[in-house]
Amino acid sequence: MVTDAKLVEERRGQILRAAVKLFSDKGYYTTTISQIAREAGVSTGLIYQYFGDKDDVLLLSLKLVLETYEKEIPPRLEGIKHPVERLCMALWAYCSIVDGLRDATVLAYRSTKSLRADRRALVKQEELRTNRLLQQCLRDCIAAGHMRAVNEYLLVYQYVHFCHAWALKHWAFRAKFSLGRYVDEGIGLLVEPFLTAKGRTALAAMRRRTAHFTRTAKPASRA
Amino acid sequence: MVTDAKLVEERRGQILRAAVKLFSDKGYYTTTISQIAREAGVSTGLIYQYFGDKDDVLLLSLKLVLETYEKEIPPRLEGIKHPVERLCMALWAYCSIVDGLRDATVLAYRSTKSLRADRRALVKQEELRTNRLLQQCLRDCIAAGHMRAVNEYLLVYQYVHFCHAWALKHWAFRAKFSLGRYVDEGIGLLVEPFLTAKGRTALAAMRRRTAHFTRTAKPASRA
Amino acid sequence: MVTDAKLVEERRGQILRAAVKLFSDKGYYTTTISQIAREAGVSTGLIYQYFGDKDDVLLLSLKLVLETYEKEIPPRLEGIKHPVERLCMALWAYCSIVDGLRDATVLAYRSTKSLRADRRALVKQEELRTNRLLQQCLRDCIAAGHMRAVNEYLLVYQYVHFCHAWALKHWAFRAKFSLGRYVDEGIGLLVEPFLTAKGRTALAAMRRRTAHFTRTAKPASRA
Amino acid sequence: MVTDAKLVEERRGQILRAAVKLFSDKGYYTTTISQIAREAGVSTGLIYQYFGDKDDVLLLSLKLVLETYEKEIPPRLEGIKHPVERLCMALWAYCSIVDGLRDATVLAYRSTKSLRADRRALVKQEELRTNRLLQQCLRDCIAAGHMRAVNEYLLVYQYVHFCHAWALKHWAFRAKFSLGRYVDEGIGLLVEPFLTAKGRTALAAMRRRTAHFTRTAKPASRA
DNA sequence: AATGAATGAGTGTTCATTCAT
DNA sequence: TATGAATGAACACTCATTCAT
Repeated sequence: MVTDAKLVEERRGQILRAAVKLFSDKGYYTTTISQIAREAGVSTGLIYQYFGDKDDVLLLSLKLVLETYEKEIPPRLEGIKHPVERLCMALWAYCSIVDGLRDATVLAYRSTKSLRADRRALVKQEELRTNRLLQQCLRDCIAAGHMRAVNEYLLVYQYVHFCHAWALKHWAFRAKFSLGRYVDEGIGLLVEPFLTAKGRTALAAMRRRTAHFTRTAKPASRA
Repeated sequence: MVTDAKLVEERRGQILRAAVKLFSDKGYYTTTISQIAREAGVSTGLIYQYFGDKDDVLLLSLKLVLETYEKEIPPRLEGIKHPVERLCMALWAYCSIVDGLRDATVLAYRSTKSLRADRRALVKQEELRTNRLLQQCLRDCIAAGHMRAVNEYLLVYQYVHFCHAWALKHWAFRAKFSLGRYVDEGIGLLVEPFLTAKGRTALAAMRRRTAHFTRTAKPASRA
Repeated sequence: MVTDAKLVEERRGQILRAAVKLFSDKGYYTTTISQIAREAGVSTGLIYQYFGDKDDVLLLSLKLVLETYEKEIPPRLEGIKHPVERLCMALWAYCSIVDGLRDATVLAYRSTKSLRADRRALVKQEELRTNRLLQQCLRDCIAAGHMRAVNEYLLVYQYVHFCHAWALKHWAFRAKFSLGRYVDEGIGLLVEPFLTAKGRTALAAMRRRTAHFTRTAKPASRA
Repeated sequence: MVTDAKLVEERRGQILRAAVKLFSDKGYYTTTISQIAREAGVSTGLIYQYFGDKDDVLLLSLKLVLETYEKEIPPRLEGIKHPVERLCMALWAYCSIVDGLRDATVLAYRSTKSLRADRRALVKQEELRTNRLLQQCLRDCIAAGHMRAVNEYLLVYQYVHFCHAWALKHWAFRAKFSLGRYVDEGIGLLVEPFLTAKGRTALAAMRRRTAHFTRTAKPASRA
């Protein structure tokens, strides 16, 4: 095994980028180690110096995707103070990150069960962490009186689902909505109905400013 | 291959039941034909007399699941007149069918992409048919003035997602909700906010009668 | 097993005709029992009531072809007296029978070795019997002083080879010769050089009469 | 798959030698890949790193045999000037190469049709190339006035057939002739009759020198 | 006598993993 | 550290053969 920590980091990244791409395109079982090696520009043998086995490559691929969600949302919220605005921006950010990682998102959905049971648990942990970002935004809205009390737990799952759906059902949605429209409509269904009068005012103000997300659209960098 | 139509029906059912079970448990690629044969109590060769190849077994497994949705919802709505009640009952029926086919539902999510492209299209067709059942219920509510105008298309997808989520996130939900509670809360988030005064009255009346779905619960027969 | 002798004869013929056709087209190993059954219009099970196994079907297929040679040549020589003419006519008859059974002839060449060793011997016996027909014609020519002494044994093999070649190398010959021309040229190479003056006169006379086989051409009935 | 050209050459040779042996002994369809692997002393997987599929192994086996003919005849003619002598020596060389590759020759006859159509064409090309070697010898005899005009095309086929027959009918010939005698008699039947007076003198001279091929006999190395 | 559904051993082929270099 | 040739277990699929009806 390799000891130089920096090299490990670099090689793993190199291999994982190739793996995520291929796993996303063709699925876990139809992607071979040698295809990953070729895509990454290394030999098959090398992969086994940085990963335990193929299953391990998948685990770290999934973690890479989930970590991207977790890391890229907070920067997009920086500087935004109003809870309603933060919630909406979080949804927008999540959806646009999903849009940039569409195939990888589908991968996360499809392939978690391909992992060995113990490793699957790790991935679920990661998933929950992203959910908590949205949960906090939702809580802040309620705490500040912008939203009435709702089943937070379940609504957060609807939010997450809504964001993932953009990737999962892209074949159906792409004909109907732009990403901006999609988020806007989602807010209309999953945020607006629960807002108090105060919250609605804030949402309207924000909408006036941001032109309904259509202009701020910026594709997330592909993993 | 085999000509006797009745026998074909029987054997296909026998093999598909085994396939759905195993595919659901362990996924498409990790299930072998000989495991399916053993589970179904037949020889490996026999499977190829009733299916073209392994991919074909998956296709028909998925169709079997999707057809179950499509066939079992309408009977549950029979005799129910009020549009709001019909919508709620459809959600409840869908969720409880999903509950009975929990693994199979996860299978449908994970394995569609394992199909060859042309067969995948067939499965998507089937999916859309079930969606239309819910869509009609939703439209009737709006048309009868029980619900305000909403983005039907997107809300239906939220409904579908909500029902599937019971299977997909069962590991997380089971600790928090009974199925009845889950549906109840879902109605609170995805139906109630859009109801008009008239619609809310109807929902309240129904809730009083059905004790929030907890008593009418009846497990769907496993496929 | 079936006892009625007449039925056995009929069914065997029916199945063998199908087998020869398919074996000739596609070879022994790529032809399946169920294809033979379909072609013959019977069930797969029935074949095993009239043949021991697939190998047995091949044995009798080959015998059928070889017997056709053996049976169809003599009638074509009936009434012909002159030894040189008989020899030429035998070559002509053999070639035209081969022409009618072109695929089957190739089968006999290719598939003898597919037989189990003991059965192969039977087929070789059959082959020798046909050779003897030609051998006798050759001997008569020599005995009557129409041909000088030659290595009979080897020349007969050349004759046989020459006739089979029409089937084996048909892809090359068809562009160059009609069947009649082919036989004519063969006689020029393999008969004429060994004729005595007396024999040459007879050959010339025959050629004048028969217009070099071009007019008497009559396709052999396909097995 | 494998990149090192020298290794490819070596491994292919190693596998093909095993394949030719087994295909010759038992035929294409009854030889399994794993038998070839065992005979070659490699694993089954390795074969697929050097050949596309089993059919491809057969193709290259046949090419190997046919190329042996094509390569080994010319060196045996080196230094021989007289056209009649060259022709006889070519027949002798061809027959003795066939003798060394007896099983492989039978293989070439039996198994060409087992190839896929497009590959079969390649093999036929190769066959024609060898024929051309003999054709040239024959032409030179005629051009130099050692042989009268004959149907070159057909006579060449008789020559080829004659040489192959030593392998194909070895079971019958071995009891009657040594290889040398066989060639001698063949020359008597297929060369001598067409020689002019001049040509006959040359043949007689050669025969006196070479003692009818019996002493120069040297077995070709088995592939 | 005839059927054809059922069997299961056997085959070609793939691919994760190892290891000598 | 990196390579890629080599391995061999595992799988999808076929088909000769059997046997209950």
